[in-house]
Amino acid sequence: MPTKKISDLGPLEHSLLDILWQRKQATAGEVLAAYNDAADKLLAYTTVITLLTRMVDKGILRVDKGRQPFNFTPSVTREQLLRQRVRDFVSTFFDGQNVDLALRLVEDEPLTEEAIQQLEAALQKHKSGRKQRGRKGARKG
Amino acid sequence: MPTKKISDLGPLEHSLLDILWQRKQATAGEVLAAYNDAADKLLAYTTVITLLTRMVDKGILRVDKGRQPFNFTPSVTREQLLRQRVRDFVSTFFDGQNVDLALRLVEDEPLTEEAIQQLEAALQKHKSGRKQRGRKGARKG
DNA sequence: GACGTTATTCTACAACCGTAGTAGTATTTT
DNA sequence: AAAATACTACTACGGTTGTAGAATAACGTC
Repeated sequence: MPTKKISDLGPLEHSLLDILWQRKQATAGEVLAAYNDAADKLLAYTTVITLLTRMVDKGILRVDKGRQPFNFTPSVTREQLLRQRVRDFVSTFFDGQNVDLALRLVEDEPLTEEAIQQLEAALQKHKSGRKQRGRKGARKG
Repeated sequence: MPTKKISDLGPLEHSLLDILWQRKQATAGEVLAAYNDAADKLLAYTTVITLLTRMVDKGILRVDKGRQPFNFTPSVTREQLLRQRVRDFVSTFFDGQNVDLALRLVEDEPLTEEAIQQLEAALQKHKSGRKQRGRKGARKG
């Protein structure tokens, strides 16, 4: 049985999971290769196995021992975990207020034209959605 | 000397820091009281002292040993740390793209009318800022 | 200035994470 | 089937964080 919250991962665990998401499934060797290929810090084969196995224990990965080398697959989608992570983050640092983080992100750095448009579109969609649903109390005053 | 990155805190450490930010400075006893007051899990006095002392070692807190009980103050503003945290988060989970997180936040949950307006205002400000800076001849002398 | 109270320091420990070696098991090659 | 190779399981260890007890030091009071 899984022991902990799905979003409870160390940074390295997360990196490996990322690799697994990218290729849907992989062996320890493949994960190692992918990791070492991109990172400056090289890991040992056994390190990867240890990490992978721990993640299986946590319920984050599934392992197919049908034949060797074993095959690992994420048992959680990137989307699920990301959602959880964002929720946790906002909850921890912004008292659960999505807006506060969003505002900060928007205000903080320069955005590309495209980014602005995307955000405006998203807001627009919100407004129309609200109008639809919100008929009864839509007016104040 | 500080040993680590300022944003490197465990969740409990963060909670205590939060209390310190709220009241600018406090003794261990005050921090303990504030914490136990709000949380379901009660801490021991010595636990708080340990945490506080560690944070001093990390350079996150400063301690005034002028008289007992000692007085602790954050040596980092909430703003500084929050900024760092957000940067790290976006960097880890959104490849450094602020927009991607912002978009997700906006699309995700229902927003209040007010929130939408705030976001729109922020975007608006961006656009005018861009126009200013982007005008030909808008160089400074 | 001895006593009780309050605060601090030191020490400890378990869980978790990054890290990896060693030993044993399976697979492939000859 | 023996040898070489590849893979896995087990074990270990240092650092960090949450947790706190024991020992010690400081302080106020009588």
